[in-house]
Amino acid sequence: MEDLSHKTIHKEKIRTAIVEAARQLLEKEGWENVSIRKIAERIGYSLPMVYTHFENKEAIQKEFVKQGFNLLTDHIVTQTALETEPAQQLIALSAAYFDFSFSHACYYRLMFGLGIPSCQQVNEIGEIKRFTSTIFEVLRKLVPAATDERIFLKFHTLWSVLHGLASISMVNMTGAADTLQKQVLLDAVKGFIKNIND
Amino acid sequence: MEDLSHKTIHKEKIRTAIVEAARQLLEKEGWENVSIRKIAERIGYSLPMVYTHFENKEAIQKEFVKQGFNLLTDHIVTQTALETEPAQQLIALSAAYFDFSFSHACYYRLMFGLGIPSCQQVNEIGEIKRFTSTIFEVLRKLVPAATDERIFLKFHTLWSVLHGLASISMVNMTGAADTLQKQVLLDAVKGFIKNIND
DNA sequence: TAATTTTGCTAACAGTGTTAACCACAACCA
DNA sequence: TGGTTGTGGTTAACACTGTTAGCAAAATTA
Repeated sequence: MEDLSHKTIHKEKIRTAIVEAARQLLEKEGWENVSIRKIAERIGYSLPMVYTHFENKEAIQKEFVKQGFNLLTDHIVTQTALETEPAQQLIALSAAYFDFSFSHACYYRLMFGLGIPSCQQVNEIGEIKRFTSTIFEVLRKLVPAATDERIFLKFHTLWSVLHGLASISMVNMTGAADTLQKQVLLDAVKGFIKNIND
Repeated sequence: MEDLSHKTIHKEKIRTAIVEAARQLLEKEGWENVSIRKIAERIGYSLPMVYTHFENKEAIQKEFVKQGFNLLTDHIVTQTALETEPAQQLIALSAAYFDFSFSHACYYRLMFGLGIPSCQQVNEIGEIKRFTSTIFEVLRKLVPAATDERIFLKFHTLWSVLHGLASISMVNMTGAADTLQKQVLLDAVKGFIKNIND
């Protein structure tokens, strides 16, 4: 039993080493330049060792999607908690989302990369549900009387606005447009709040 | 002279054959499954022939980004022209944008694929300018008194909303959520219009 | 000690983007 | 006409990629 524990601990160590190596590569050169060989070299094992811990490269990506959503949700939770007024909370939430998309751009790209078949994955990843229900709660406080269906609609709209702004900003990166982007963010979110009851 | 014309015509023929072959592959299997070898095979020439017409694979992608923006802008222009009232034009514009993102999903993915380094490209592609100024004009009619700077802000916001909705819909593709998505679109755009003067 | 499982490796397959070296053929010049 | 120069097009290779089959050595069990 104790021995088995040793084994599993060792296994777990390698697994986290793989993830850590992949994370370093991801942040240094982007996902398209992360290769199984580079990971193997970095953890000091041979290539197939990686495959004993992850079925394929997509499985590693999935790991980062999970991590990413957890990081994002955590960030949103802490930032939202700093405000008390629901509308202000929503603004804080939006700012946090936007913030994350920049400070963890490589995560964000992986989470929403349209080129990658995230389509199927999404429905089966619990971490995303935590994210959505976090936003749900904030919206619920803002419109307590609304039906779930309505809140879902509003949630969908808000997420679209936030993601759209984040990704357009990423593509359009003129570098100095920081203040403009924050203006756009405020503009959009305030519009959203103003219209929350229609 | 005539001979030279023949030559250039031949060259042009091959070039368009390459683009057409790539387009077929793109729509059948997605960009990640488009390979230079497959293109070469499809046009009946050897592999390096492709490289005499396109510097690398990214150059072919760029071609599609241009094509995509032209298709999108054309679609927007024709759909917008069907309305006379500015606010209705904006709604038609938005619907057209959303429509395009679905009917030409593979183009759209290529145009905004975050995983691909579109970042640098954007600033040097004239086709995008046509797109932005088309939207500008519609917004201009809606708020004739506004400054260019303000319209730019509003344009940015609108684009974010549209792109966000389009890409979230793509990732979240439950298949049947079509009516919901159109609701979200209307919800967001109407909110946008309502707030256009703030 | 002998048998067996586990652990990790080397080597290969099939595919990718990209490029260097070459070949045959047409056009030009002597 | 014979030799040279360009050019359209090729084959073959390089350096990668994800992924897997097969094998050797080490550790565990009987």
